[in-house]
Amino acid sequence: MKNLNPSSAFAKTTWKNHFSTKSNLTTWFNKYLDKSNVSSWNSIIAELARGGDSTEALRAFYSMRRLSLKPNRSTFPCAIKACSALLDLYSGKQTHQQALIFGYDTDLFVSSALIDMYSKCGQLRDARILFDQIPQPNIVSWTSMITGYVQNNNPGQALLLFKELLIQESENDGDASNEHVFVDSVAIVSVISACSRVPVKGASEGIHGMVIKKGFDGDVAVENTLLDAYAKRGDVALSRKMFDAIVDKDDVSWNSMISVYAQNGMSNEALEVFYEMVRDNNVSYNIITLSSVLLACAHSGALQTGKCIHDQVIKMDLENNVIVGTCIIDMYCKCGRVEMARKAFNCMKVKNVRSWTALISGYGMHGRAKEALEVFYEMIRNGVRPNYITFVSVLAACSHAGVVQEGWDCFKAMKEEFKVEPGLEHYSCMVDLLGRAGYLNHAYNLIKEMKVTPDFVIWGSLLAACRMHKNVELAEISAYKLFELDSNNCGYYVLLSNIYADAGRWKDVERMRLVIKDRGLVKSPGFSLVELKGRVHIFLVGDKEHPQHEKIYKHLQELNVKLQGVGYIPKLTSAPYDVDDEEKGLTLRVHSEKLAVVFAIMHTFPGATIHVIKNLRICGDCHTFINLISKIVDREIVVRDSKRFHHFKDGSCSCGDYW
DNA sequence: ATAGGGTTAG
Repeated sequence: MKNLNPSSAFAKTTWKNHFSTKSNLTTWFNKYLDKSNVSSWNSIIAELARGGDSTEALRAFYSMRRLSLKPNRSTFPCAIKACSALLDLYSGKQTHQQALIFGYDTDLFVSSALIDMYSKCGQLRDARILFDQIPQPNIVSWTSMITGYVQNNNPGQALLLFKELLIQESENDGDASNEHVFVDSVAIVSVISACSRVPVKGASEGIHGMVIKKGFDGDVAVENTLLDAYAKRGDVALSRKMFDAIVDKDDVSWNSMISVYAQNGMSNEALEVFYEMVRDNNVSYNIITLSSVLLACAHSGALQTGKCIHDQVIKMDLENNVIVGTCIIDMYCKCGRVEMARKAFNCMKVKNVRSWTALISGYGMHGRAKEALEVFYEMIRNGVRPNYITFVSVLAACSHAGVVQEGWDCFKAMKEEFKVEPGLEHYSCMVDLLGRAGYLNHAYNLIKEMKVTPDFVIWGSLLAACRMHKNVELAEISAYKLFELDSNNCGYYVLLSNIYADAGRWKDVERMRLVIKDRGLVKSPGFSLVELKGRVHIFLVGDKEHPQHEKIYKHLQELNVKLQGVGYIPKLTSAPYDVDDEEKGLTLRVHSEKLAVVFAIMHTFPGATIHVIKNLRICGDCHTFINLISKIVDREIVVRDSKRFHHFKDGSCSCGDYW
């Protein structure tokens, strides 16, 4: 990736991202147009609905009705569309009623709009009843219904309906008269989207074949959907290939590619495409782009870039959008700045359950259970109903801080008061909370009570807790479950081996070592990230690839000497047994977080806070090392590991050594 | 003057 200064990348293009301020058409109308003219009202309603101001469109429709003007066949589709956009089922039903009264409910335009409205509002059955009542549905009717199934998580049914459509089409005999339906590019887009959501191998390839056969492969929306479909199947490389092949890329193409990278954790690639998009003179980025970029920043801990995006959101006057606002909260939390997140949260005019949840989750990952719970209670007092994910965040907060009683109370309240059925994530939080606090049998009993089959996360939490509390018996039970569930994961064998070692059972240690060796299992390599001047640097365990690695090791050595002066003893490994032992040889494989921290010390001003992201959990030795470093170099060091944040300051860590 | 599709958050 090019070494771009994100703020300068923006400076050039700010001007072209002006969002047209919504002129208040109703005011304009009140002044200049003839209120008794239905056509004038129709234009107004259509213009507002198309411009995305559905509230105003609906208001205009109601004003028109108050004047006792008769709406016609052009009025209803727009009014219904506005209800659909607002997910306003109540107004939708009322408008449907009016359409019935005026005899327009069988109109193809009106019925398509109604099918769309009912399915967007989650009333798929009503949508289907309407569809079945249409004597001769056209391609728009079919597509509305197919899309309804896709958007209500029933892609299988969508594909079945598409098959019916194809049969219908094949009976046309090539006669292109009005009564005949032909699959068009809009229908194809909907069907590709269905294919990408259905768990059938080769579904996307199948539809891609049809796209080419029917000649839709030059349509940019079709291409964009295929790009997304391949990414959903997990083939990001193919997705990129599709992207590169689009000649007439539009903003959605760019947004899709950025989103694909962001959602697959490829943050640098996401930013690279974004900067390229910024430089492209034919497209402009929008709120969707910025949301995806913020996600990439959150993922890689790119705080400086994230702040630039936040500035950009403000400049573009988009900070009142609830989605981008939630992205900003999440970005600050995941970049270690939970206070900034709180500030952004407080400024939000519109908050929804996901905004609240983002903040709760943020406090939780920083080990601040008290604040997480306070926000949770405040949310309930505000009448916002917590959902499945909210409770995952609340329970995770409790587990990170070891807050057993409140955690248990919330778990109970979730089931009994809020009627949220506990899922795998909730159980893994509870097992972790109870297990680490020493209530191993309670944790085990909870697992046995589960209605869903416990997964590797749950058994893994129990196994880790068993190590902490030296319970070999329960450790063996958990480990053997894990070997069944995920037999190639080296970590479980290492953990069990360490538990045996703690108990002095050396024969068992040797047995585990042999299993690892015989199966050729390897640990997933650790890596850490540090952002410097808008660029994210990656460090691998024992890194010799980074251009500055020699300087970094030299500086690390100097720091080690200083630390040894205050009593630090570098450990070869923090565990009694480590698979790396055999490959250790002459040089120690330095963990990536040490390299990242040293690199950051070398390249930032004295006193500046250091942020590091690590893909695995931080080990005991690195924890001690960074703790002491924070005192010696007088720096605040923030480390996000795979589980949570550690804020090191003046020789102590926010986790209280409980992690 | 009217209907259906592709990209965004916890």
